[in-house]
Amino acid sequence: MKPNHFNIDAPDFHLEATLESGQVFGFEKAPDGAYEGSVRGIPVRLRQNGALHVESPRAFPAETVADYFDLTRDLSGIYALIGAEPALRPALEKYRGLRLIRQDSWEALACFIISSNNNVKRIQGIWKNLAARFGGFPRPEQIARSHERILRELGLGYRAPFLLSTACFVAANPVCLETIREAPYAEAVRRVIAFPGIGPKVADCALLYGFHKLEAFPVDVWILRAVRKLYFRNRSVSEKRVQAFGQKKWGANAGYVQQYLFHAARMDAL
DNA sequence: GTCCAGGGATTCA
DNA sequence: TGAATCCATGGA
Repeated sequence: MKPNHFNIDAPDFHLEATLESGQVFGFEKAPDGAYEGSVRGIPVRLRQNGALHVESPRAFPAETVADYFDLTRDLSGIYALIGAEPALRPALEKYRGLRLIRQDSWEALACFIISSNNNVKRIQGIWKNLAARFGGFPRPEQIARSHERILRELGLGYRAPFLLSTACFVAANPVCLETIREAPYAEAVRRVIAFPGIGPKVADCALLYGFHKLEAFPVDVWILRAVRKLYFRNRSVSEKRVQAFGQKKWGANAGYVQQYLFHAARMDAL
């Protein structure tokens, strides 16, 4: 993994927090500390020591990586938003530079169908099984040509038919991903939620990570607990109310605040 | 053995 | 609309 290697200047970037905050599942930390995975289908090895160091067996432009990690976005407004909350300042100090990745739309859609009632470790395992079986994370056509039994063998459990049905639809209607990307948030939610195995939470994850709709505010068990603790005196609150709360409070950047909240909650930093 | 995990679909009031 | 239940799987 070395023919092509280069550095990217990334002063306001936290590679570890970005890759370990549960937004992407195809990266693995090597014994030497480098993260191994793929960016837009290209195998990479990433390391951060000052600059972001990239290794790959293939030659490709540095802009691909910069775009993937959304490195040109100015985060100062988001930092102000998070810093305005005293309870969130520790999270900001620890994880400043955590960025939302511009993932492949299909991969995000598929991964978060797999994520339901599951944990990050297992989702990573299933991602690995799929990539090993199909030679890289499978495109919708590859899954459509596959079979529910295969997906179950790879560990998807009851989610296997959900992913299969969604893959069949996307393979038959490839334009639907573009339509979702171009639609405003509310309409995009309606379209994504129509797929089997996708409810409000998975829809928000897919739209946030795969379609870069930053107003999405996914509410999973961690976010539910954190928001209840910080803003509802630990009272019992529904996911629906917490979702509405987050979107109203943090508006167009709710998804970014959510990412810091989620990572800090899981790292026990709240 | 029980509980939990980046929930959703179904059923029933 | 809203609460209860089931769903595969593996780690704690």
